[in-house]
Amino acid sequence: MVPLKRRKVNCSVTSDSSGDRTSKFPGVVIYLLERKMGASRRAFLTRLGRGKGFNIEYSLSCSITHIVSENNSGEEVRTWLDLQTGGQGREGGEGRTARPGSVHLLDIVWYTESMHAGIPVIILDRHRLQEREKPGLELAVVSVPSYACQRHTPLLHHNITLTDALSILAENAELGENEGRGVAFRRAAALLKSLPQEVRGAEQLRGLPCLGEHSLRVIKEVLEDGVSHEVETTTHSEQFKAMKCVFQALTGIFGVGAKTADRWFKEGIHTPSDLQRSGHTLNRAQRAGLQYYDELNLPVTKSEAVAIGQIVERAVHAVLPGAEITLIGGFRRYAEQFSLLYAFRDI
DNA sequence: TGGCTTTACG
DNA sequence: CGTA
DNA sequence: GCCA
Repeated sequence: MVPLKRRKVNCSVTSDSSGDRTSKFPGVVIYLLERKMGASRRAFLTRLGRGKGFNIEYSLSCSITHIVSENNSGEEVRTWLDLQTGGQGREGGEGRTARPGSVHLLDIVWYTESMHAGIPVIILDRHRLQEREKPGLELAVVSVPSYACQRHTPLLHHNITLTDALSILAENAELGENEGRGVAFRRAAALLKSLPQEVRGAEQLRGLPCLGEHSLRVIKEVLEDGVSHEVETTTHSEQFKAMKCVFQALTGIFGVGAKTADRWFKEGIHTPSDLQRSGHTLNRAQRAGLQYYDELNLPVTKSEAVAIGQIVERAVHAVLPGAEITLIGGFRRYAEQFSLLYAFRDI
């Protein structure tokens, strides 16, 4: 059962392991975990600590009392530690090489605070690496696939209030010609749409991609107060309301996109009627778009789709008798709105 | 600090 | 620059 | 704004 060769942690070294340095704090032997910290930062922090009289070891031994790490979870450090001690840490009993139970797994915060104080500060909960992120009870910490293409983005999801808030900020950024910001808020909203459940606390979202300081702040506010101050301000801003309204009206004209709408808005053209009066030179698509503005903004119903399909079918049969025409497309996009796609297959 | 989904076509 |  |  027990492997013959097992990596061992050297337990023979004790007081001499720190060389000539004298420790001002004999009960505290620190090991700085290089993983994710980096060698140069570790060296820097070691020099800093030793300069202040701390005993800092460079190799793992059973004399270590404090393991300090940066950007690692408790689980990660525990796994790493088990690997170093040949799995003995999981066996329990008195044979534990590194005595995991007695070693403090600490965050770099404890170290920096101790450096600042000049002595090892009392270990508080916030200094410890949490080995179990709130087991079972309380709030489940959600996780998402790292690739966006692996995530679902359903129309109906579990965090409508949050995505509504973020979408307002996205819209505002886009209207202010800040496309990048808009993309960021849209991505944050899309991530929330992919979650399998309703989010109850912003803590559940720690570490998720696309959610930075700003988005998390907004989410937190909405969860706690029902609204976000920034979102409320934006929603009721006259500037925002006007821009949104004009943008909608102008891009609603077939042949008019964001660029043209922005240009016209600056020229004082705010409605299709303004456009009519202005005598602007329009391209072919825009002329049609203006002429049939109302009709083109009506959804295409299924009965219309079917009717048009029949017309197409008759025309096709005149050329290719026996051809099979199938109406396909985005039938599930929105109620009573249809995309028209006709697939032709060789016969 | 740059880049932000991608392609095809009018 | 517009549509999809 | 978020990320590499």
